[in-house]
Amino acid sequence: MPELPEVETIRRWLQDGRQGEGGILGCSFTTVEVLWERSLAIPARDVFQQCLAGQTVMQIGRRGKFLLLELTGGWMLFHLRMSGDLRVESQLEPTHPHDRMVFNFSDGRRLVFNDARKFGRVWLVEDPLEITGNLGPEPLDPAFTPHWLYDRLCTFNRRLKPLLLDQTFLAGLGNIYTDEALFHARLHPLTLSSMLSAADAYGLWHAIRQVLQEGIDHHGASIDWVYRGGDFQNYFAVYKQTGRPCQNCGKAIERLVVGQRSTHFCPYCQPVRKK
DNA sequence: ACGAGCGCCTGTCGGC
DNA sequence: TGCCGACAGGCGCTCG
Repeated sequence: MPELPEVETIRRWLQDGRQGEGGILGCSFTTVEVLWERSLAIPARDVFQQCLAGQTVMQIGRRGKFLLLELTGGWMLFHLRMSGDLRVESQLEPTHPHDRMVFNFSDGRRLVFNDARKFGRVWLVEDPLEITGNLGPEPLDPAFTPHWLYDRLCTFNRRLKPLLLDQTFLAGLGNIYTDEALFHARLHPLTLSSMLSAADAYGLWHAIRQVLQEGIDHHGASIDWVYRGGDFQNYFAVYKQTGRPCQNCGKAIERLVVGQRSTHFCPYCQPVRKK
């Protein structure tokens, strides 16, 4: 579900807090409840609960769509997948439907992992690279350059949409931001990566960073019942805009299915590139 | 190398 | 009203 901007938004409020509520830096775990067994990837439940007790949250990071909590001895990783969410609240609050894990803190608050569709996962590991080691670069990192992108696009002969969704190619893009980035770069989602010119690659590089930064600036997108306060959904150019006029040319936005994913684009502004 | 299909899950929405 | 299929922000797996 959440893509890079949504995960980054959650990371920031876990770190800094929001609406007068403090973040969770420096908080120590007392007990942990695992309400849905399969939400826990590794280790086994009893080891997980024993290891976490007494540990303190030192740093909160993000790698692609993974949320990383650095603890006194180890790392806890969250992947929210389609419907996962995290909230911080008093232990006196009533629990919600679909709460899958509850992490109680010694200060009377708790961190709750809620996940209706049960696709999300939690890991407790010594080294986060065990889980995130095969991810591609961070799109907002200086190491992600137009030259790197052009080089890698030429290496493959894949359709742009599935390639950009491939987390080992680039970490953090999901269905929404991929469609938005391709629109702003004026590239058709079915264009083969090896067909792009250096100028195309530069435009794509810029569009990817722009849509992700705008998403973060808007605190992510809130869709359907997964509401986190972000409002980037009001600024979608193509995602879920099928039939509505393109903001550039006025022609109707179209939808097609690529790699079993809903894909939205302007057929006029995003022609397939041929060499 | 690459892509299609499927499994994992629950909830919502539109059509009949 | 009730049922039923399509669809949903993701990803790992097998198979061809």
